[in-house]
Amino acid sequence: MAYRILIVDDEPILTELLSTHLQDHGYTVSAANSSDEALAKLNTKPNLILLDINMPGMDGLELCKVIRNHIVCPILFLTARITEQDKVNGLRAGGDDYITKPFGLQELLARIEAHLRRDERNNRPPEVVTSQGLIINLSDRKVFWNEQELSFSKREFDIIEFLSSNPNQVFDKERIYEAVWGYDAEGDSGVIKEHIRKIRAKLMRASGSEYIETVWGMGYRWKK
Amino acid sequence: MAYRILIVDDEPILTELLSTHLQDHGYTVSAANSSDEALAKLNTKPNLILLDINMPGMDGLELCKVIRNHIVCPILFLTARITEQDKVNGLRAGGDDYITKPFGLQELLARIEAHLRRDERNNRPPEVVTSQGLIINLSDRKVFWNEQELSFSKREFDIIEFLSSNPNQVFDKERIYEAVWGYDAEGDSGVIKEHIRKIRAKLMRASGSEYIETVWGMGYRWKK
DNA sequence: TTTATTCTTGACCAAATTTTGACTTTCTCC
DNA sequence: GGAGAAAGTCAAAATTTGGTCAAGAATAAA
Repeated sequence: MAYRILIVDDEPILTELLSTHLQDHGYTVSAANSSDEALAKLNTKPNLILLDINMPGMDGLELCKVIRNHIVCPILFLTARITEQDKVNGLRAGGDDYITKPFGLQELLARIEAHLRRDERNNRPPEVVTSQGLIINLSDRKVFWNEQELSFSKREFDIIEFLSSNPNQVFDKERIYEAVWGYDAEGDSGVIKEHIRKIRAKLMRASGSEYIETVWGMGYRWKK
Repeated sequence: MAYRILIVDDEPILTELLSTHLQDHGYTVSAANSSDEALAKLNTKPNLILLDINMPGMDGLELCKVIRNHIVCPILFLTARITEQDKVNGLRAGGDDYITKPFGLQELLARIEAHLRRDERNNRPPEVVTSQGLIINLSDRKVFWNEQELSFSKREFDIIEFLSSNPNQVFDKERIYEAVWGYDAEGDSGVIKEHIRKIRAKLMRASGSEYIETVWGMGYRWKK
């Protein structure tokens, strides 16, 4: 899974340069040349943000505070300033690290990696599950097959989410019902059959392959 | 290994009755007639807890939340209440199932068994039994002979699972039937013969060797 | 409200599995 | 060796299960 990095700097040349460099190293990058643009691009749910402090209008410190109200991820400041006071300000604002310009690309990569790794350790299940060209974004509940978004209803996505988060494991219908519908699976588990059918049809039409396998007498399994 | 069950109810008559009943069915039972007593008895590390909701002092729901901070095991509520709200409350509190009083002992046993079984299945690490080139993946329920996957039906796999998990031990047909079909399952043990035959045929065709040995007059044994 | 979408149900069919019963073979003990 | 019990074989019947479809509820959207 490619990590998403958001770069915010008012120097288009710099963002351009960094973007390609980071992309070369496997990251998915979005760039913003102003605070407003940055806020607009928060919906890409970056895993890490590189933030310039010196910017016209709302500066990096302010922006950092605002961002913190929206999402949780490492924020690294890019800055020419190096005073102690700056560091304090930055960390108070919610930043995680400082990188002073000019910086080496090696160092930048190393720091990014370190922060992502730590972030990963600390936390939550992956928000994106991928399998065979299919991308399932659990946090915004979207499914993609090569740029093309596939639309699933709530229940359908719930089932996909449950199964794909536990790949290769077999779950019987009762178990799926319980996991998706919430509690006390008194309901008819025949519903599952129908939803599975719909899901399969949509996935098959788009991708041409089966993702859900039937294990006779046992249930269904998400093939990974 | 006998499963340990903790019963919590403020009616001594009920706990007494349930205790002996469950003990008759092979469980190790501790009983508590108050929440405090229940907490004290958590150190017996029960595999499952039966919890009355209506109790003086800390009630079952409260107790449930507290217990959840200590140990992980299925918690089944025994209750006279049956409203939807109660269910929601109970499940929010961390309960796994509801059994409304008055309940049949058969139902109780069945539910206990189901929960223990599921708990067992979920909590065990991917377990793999191998013998002579054969790989039996219990969690994926798959069997391989040199890269080649052999397909078995549910019952067939259940039998393989039971026998191969207890290699070199002889089990008579009754015993196998009980293990695979369920506790009070009643039926002709002639079925076993047929399933064993099918299993043997599949294993033999793929691997060319016998894994299940007949011990005349005694039963079958998985050769390891 | 009307309208559209999603969710659920029940019926039906087809496929796979499970079980049964009749029959044969094998083993044990006299 | 032969009787009787136990195990093996086979095919057919019975049952379960999963896939499909259409239509009725329920829910959300307009």
